[in-house]
Amino acid sequence: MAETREFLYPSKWLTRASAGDRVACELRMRIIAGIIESGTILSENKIAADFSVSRSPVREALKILASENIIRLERMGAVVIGLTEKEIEEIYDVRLLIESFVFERLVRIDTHDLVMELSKILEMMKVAIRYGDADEFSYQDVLFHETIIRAINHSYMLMIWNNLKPVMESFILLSMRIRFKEKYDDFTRILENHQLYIEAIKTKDRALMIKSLHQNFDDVQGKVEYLWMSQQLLAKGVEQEND
Amino acid sequence: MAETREFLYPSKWLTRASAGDRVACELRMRIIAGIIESGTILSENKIAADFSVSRSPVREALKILASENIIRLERMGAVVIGLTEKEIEEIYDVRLLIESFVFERLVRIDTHDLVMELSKILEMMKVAIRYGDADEFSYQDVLFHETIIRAINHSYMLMIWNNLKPVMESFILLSMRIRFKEKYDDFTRILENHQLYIEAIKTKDRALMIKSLHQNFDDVQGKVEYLWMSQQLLAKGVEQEND
DNA sequence: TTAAGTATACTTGTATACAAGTATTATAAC
DNA sequence: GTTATAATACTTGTATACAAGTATACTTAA
Repeated sequence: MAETREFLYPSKWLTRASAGDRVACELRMRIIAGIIESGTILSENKIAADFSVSRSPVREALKILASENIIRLERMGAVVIGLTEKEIEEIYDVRLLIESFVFERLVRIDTHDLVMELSKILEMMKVAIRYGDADEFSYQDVLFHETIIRAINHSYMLMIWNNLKPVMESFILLSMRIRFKEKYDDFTRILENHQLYIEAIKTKDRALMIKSLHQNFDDVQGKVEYLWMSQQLLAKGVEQEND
Repeated sequence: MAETREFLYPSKWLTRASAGDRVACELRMRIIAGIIESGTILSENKIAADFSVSRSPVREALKILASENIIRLERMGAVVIGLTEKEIEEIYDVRLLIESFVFERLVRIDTHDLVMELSKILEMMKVAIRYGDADEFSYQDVLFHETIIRAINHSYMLMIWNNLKPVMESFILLSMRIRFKEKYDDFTRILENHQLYIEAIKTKDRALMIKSLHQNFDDVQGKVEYLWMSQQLLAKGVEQEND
């Protein structure tokens, strides 16, 4: 049987999380992984039954997912939007916009502590790779970019990031899990990109930053295909399970 | 007695709105108007009692306000953040970022319909001024910018806008109400700016767009002082009421 | 008077109940 | 067979109840 798991979202990231958050995280993963196809109409009652919780946390979860633009709350039922190639490109438009803005601020402040912090995270990423831990690697990858954004102390940029983060995280998780199996070599390049990014921040080299930013994103664009692979794999797994 | 109203948020904008939305809109107005001071700790039960609703819609409202960054949900109680000068500048950072991005897309597409739509909204704004309707003017002002953003069909830019919009709207409402009384002349300049903006979109003149964008924002920066006036006025009103 | 423990009055998160509204289906009339 | 009407099985939004946790205040012992 193909590898299938009860829950796609790492359960150890959910300690101290409310039932609403759990439902939101898991639904998000299933939607982005394509297990729940776009166009599907979600019913509060059905989800509540599926997850063995009451409607209260489910309502909360649906509100969260609606604010992330992966479902649309209508008068009756929530319609799944999901992530198409278009949405993924749009997310990277936003990331590029934010991170460019952030860099413009970074060149004007002391980045010593930030560079230290980023180096630490990069080391963590290396360890995660050595131990084949795709989830941990994804976590550190997301944390890397969040740390940069937090450094400029801009609450509304952080707000945008917080809105984008859950979807990003799910997307990265899914694609990294595939790549750890299929394209292990990719990670040397990913690490180099991040090293370059740190270098750009350290030297406040705008050109280098733009270069590494785009390399990072071009690389990530490649991830889209891994999301499709992920969706296909998971779809097969579900089929076999239904036999 | 100074002019005080039971609700700051226009009630006619709340037809068909849920109790949760009503509470969110009103709390938002009170926070931004400074009636509820930053640092205040909000209690679900107390708010529920104040608005004569149950905790369910209040919880919903607090979640919304938290996602807008004007309150912070903590383990016990929600702490009011509010809008300081810093936050207002940050909001305009984001708007500048978004609208610049949007314009870059607009120059590449047919904007005929958009220009028509914007002209219509501008006419509406003029009518609102003639009839001294600050709320209607604010509504059209917000709609003007939303219409521009919607034109490029970018769901994640729209997502950011949707996150920003409620706070913007409240802020504009409060400052326009003051300006309608104190600085009626301002509006000819505001209208000119919007006309310039339309012109920039029509001719796809990047330089003109940047100019009108900045004029608009510089003008809006001036609004900050009107927010303080608004806060002072309302504070006085409350004091007198408490006598 | 101070320190530690205990009671109490809050808090949040979840479950459940219910009213009001909306699609869908079945039934009746033509 | 088609259309209009009524019954039904859903839906959402709100109220309420309760369990579990947390801060505050109050006791009690030193």
